[in-house]
Amino acid sequence: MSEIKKGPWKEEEDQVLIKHVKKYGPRDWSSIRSKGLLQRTGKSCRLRWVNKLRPNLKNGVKFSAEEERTVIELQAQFGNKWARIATYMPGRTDNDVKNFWSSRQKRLAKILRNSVPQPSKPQKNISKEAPSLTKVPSLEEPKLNSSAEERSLVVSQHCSSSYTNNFDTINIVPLPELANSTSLPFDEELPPLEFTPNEKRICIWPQFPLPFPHIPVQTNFGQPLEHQELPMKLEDNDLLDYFGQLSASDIGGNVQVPLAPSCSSGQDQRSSEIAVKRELEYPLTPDSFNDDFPLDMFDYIDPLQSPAGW
DNA sequence: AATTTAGACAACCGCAATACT
DNA sequence: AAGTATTGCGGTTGTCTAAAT
Repeated sequence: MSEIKKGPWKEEEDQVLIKHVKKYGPRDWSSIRSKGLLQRTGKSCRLRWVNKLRPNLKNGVKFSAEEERTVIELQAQFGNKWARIATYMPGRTDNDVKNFWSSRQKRLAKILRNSVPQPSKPQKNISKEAPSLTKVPSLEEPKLNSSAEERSLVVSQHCSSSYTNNFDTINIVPLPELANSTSLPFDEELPPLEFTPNEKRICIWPQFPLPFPHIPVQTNFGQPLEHQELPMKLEDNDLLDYFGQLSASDIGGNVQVPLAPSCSSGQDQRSSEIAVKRELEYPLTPDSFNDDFPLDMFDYIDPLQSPAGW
């Protein structure tokens, strides 16, 4: 038996594969090798076809702002079901979506890392240290007043993603499970979100480990928000913009798409898909996540106390 | 100009589901 | 019904290239 070839595909191999698909359709992948046409596994052939050779693929085309918004919303809806998400995105494969999301997460992580003030340096300086997920920066508790900026800062330190639709007021849902964490372990599986359909609520959830300790959110009244909701006016567009979501000005007052449980099944799931599809038919203006973040976006965070002092 | 770094993309691997015998 | 093959999916790793140092 001849050796199985791996690695990048050559043009000649692509042509053989295309010819095979034209003749037999996109199936019988294993027969390509058994017939001696290619020294590739059936699996490899299928993958090549699905991801690169299939017609109508948007190869080499960057994700548009609209596509970005779609991925973000569908990911919030379905989780890492890339194949499913890809079905909503003509010309995109599950691999495309997966890679896009992965890059986005890395980018976010980097931005958030860089936003942590280094105690020994002026805050404008961006640390060049290798990121350490176990090292918790020395932070002091934020002093909050009623300004939207300060509230948004606290929120942004807790989250990498949010999902929202038509509303005037956001309810921040705190994460009690993480309340006592000083760092978030990489492998920790987070519990599923619970949504109440049609509820006007923004759900904020870390989708990758953040190099921040959990910071008890304080109201003006000095009460921790561990188990209460902080009503928040959506005048702070940036809050959502930073995380690739819709801003208040984009949302307007007429479109309402009910949120559905992220891990629902059966009819609930179908209705949530319908809801997403409906929204996609009447898209809201996206704020492209690719818009560069100002690197000093968190520079004016008040230093926070170290978790030991809490 | 050489080297390093980061981002984007391509491909592989393991596992699960499904189809086929 | 059981075993095997095929297909599909998601996570991970590898490769290439452009930008930064």
